[in-house]
Amino acid sequence: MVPPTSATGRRRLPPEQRERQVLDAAVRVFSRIGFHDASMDDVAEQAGLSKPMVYTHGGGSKEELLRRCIRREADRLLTSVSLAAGAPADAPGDDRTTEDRLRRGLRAFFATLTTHRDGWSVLYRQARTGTLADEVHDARARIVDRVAELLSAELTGRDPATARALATPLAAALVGAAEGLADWSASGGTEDPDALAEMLLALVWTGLSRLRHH
Amino acid sequence: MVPPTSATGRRRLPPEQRERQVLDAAVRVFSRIGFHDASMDDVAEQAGLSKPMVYTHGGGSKEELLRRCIRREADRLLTSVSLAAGAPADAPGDDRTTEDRLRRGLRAFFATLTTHRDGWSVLYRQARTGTLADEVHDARARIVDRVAELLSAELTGRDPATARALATPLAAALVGAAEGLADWSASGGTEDPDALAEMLLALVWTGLSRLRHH
Amino acid sequence: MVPPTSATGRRRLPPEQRERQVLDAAVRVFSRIGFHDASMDDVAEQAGLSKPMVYTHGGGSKEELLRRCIRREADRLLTSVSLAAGAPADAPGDDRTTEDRLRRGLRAFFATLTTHRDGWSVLYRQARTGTLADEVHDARARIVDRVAELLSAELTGRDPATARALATPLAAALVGAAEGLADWSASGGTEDPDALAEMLLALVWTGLSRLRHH
Amino acid sequence: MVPPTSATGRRRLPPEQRERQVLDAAVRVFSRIGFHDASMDDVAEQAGLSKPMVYTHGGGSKEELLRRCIRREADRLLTSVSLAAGAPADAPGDDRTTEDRLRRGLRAFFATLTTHRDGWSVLYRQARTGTLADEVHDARARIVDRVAELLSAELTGRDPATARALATPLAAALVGAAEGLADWSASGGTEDPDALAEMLLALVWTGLSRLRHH
DNA sequence: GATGAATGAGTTTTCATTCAT
DNA sequence: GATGAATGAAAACTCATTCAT
Repeated sequence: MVPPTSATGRRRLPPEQRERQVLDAAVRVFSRIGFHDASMDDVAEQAGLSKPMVYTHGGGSKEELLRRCIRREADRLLTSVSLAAGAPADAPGDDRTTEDRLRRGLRAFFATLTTHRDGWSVLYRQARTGTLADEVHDARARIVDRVAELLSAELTGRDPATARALATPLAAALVGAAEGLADWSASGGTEDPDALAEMLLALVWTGLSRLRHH
Repeated sequence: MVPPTSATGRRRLPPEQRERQVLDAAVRVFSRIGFHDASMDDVAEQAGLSKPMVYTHGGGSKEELLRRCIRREADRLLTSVSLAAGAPADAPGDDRTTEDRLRRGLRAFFATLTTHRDGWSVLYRQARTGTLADEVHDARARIVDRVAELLSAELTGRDPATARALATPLAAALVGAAEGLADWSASGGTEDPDALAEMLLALVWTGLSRLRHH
Repeated sequence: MVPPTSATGRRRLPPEQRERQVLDAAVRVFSRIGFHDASMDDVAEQAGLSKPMVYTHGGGSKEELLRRCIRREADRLLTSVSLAAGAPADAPGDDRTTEDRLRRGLRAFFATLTTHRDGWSVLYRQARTGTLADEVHDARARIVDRVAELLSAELTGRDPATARALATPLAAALVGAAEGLADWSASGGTEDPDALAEMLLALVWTGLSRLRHH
Repeated sequence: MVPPTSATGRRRLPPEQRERQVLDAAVRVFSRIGFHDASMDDVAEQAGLSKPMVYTHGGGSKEELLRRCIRREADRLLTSVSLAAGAPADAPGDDRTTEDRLRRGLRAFFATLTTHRDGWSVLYRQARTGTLADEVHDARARIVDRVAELLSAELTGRDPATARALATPLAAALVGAAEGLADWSASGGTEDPDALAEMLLALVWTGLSRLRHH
């Protein structure tokens, strides 16, 4: 019943699978060799496909291929964090504390980084100059924004406008700190997402709480 | 005494000045156009030199040139932070608190970023994958180490080994947070180094203090 | 009796119609985009067929497809001119003068060019170097030969061998002149075939007549 | 005294010679293989140079290279014909008849074609579709214009405006006829420029003269 | 018979790097 | 020591052509 080609994994796949195949290979190659140093041949070889397939299913150009990689990985990370932290607006029955939300969000963050190290590398370690800088910048900004939203909830002692204005740099610092920890984790530190999350919380939570009351 | 070329400002400079001239141009060009998109012609033109001169005084290859740029800028940053924070070992007469040292260090960090934006860009925004990943990684590690040293002094409630083991990820997080803030600063946030330093201290200082006593 | 595909207008046409469909599309596309710049996809799209169909009914290769285009268009032109000029051998009851034959031939020539501009373009404006040069050369030679035959009849004052030897370059010149006029016509000159024919006759007829008697 | 490399003909030539070297090779290759079928490697090999040299001295792209070829060859042909036919305006002491001017012009035309067959091929046999169509068209238009100018002088029986309006298509036809003859010449006919010129004059001169008086 | 999907082979173009002067 | 001129090597991208369905 299964077509005989399923064995080789080559011919006649539905487009979505092909695109995924191509993006997976691209993320991996770009992460390992670096976007500029990697050639489309490298990507094709990693995907087990011919170069034209990479072009057909990868957006038509190397740059567009990277763009799609960045978007996919950023979406993955953002979705993971958002789901774990809970709905942005405090739903009626949702009585979790901000600390708890933050904890869960950070755990998801570190868990995703650990699971998809290549994707993270594409997001954070590629050249942030040139045409693609904006793409990376936007992807990171979306994450920072989501975190800022979370932090705003904690800064209730202040008026909303001030809270938000303060939340953004704090979120930027927090995300940066998470990245720094992730780097340390990748260089030999623990890979346990929970431990990493606790470490970061221990560092910043008191400070955040204090900022509530000015 | 003055070399005869002072008239044109060009010919027959001592090698060190030549190297500086080349590195300055390279940092600028790499920062603006990006390492991979920039050509050696671009560097030569920016330096006002011929290409062979760039090769002679820039290390002999494009990659080595970038390596030297990274090292110089990392040194600049590390030196600046170190000087501001004070001697690593508590000198007898030095009774400044750790908080004060950290504050001064952070101010120097943000001040240097602001003053030498191109250098910072070369350090943090260039490809951190590929052949040069190690170089960047090492440069950042040196900074993280220096900060860890600083933090160790605060974790006096613990035995030295534990203190140091704890200090490294905290330092990684702290440096990451500083980078995140710097990004935010570059994207429209305040550029005042003191304000940035205070913001970061407010976020982490209480947490750090608490970690002292377990 | 009507093939069942008349409903869609597509499927299951007799091979000849398919070939015509393919050649029509090819002539159009090659003429507009140029043989080399046009892709087989372009031809297939213009024909409303899939690419394999173009290969099946178009001769199996792009080059052969062009060859067939050239042949068909050359035949069309030659047939049109021949029919208008009359039977090559002076048929008994045919007492039209050579001038009249030439006039009718030229009118047919210009009329065909105007009506089938794409075909003419394929014949005269495509690369006349490379592998296909011979094909174009042959196609033109056939036309020149037919004209030479016509002119021979006028050079009756000379012995047949001389007449024919003289007729060929004259025919070549005449055909070239017609092409030159056609170019002018296409670039803004009149498109009236009769006017173009008269213009050309006015230019060359006296000369041709004179050549009759040495 | 002569630099030792003059023996190989390779290194350190002045730019003009290099450009000529490149154009010569390009004209030859484009003429023989055809513009589209020829690769830049072919041109480089023919020139005995590396490909980058072809790009440096050939305008930076294949298309620009062809453009320059076309321009050079068109200039060569136009200059040759113009010089032979004499100054366009009848200079006071210039009492040559129009027929004489035309004869000399045609001789020069055929002589140049014969001498620079490759250049002629590039001018007349390359694809006249695509981006380069205009370039070829313009080159030919300049020649047709020059001939029209010549013919205008003969149509003195008519008012100047009419004369010029009539002269252009006649010139187009005449140039076309010359090209047709040249084709015939290249396919086995005589290569004697004088003979070719006389043949063409015999064909058209009476007609031209008659057009003078309506 | 008809086609969507797949690829091998090639082309233009760009640089990092090095001589000959 | 300094440079203009030269090149080897590679990389993105395209397309005629053919299977597997």
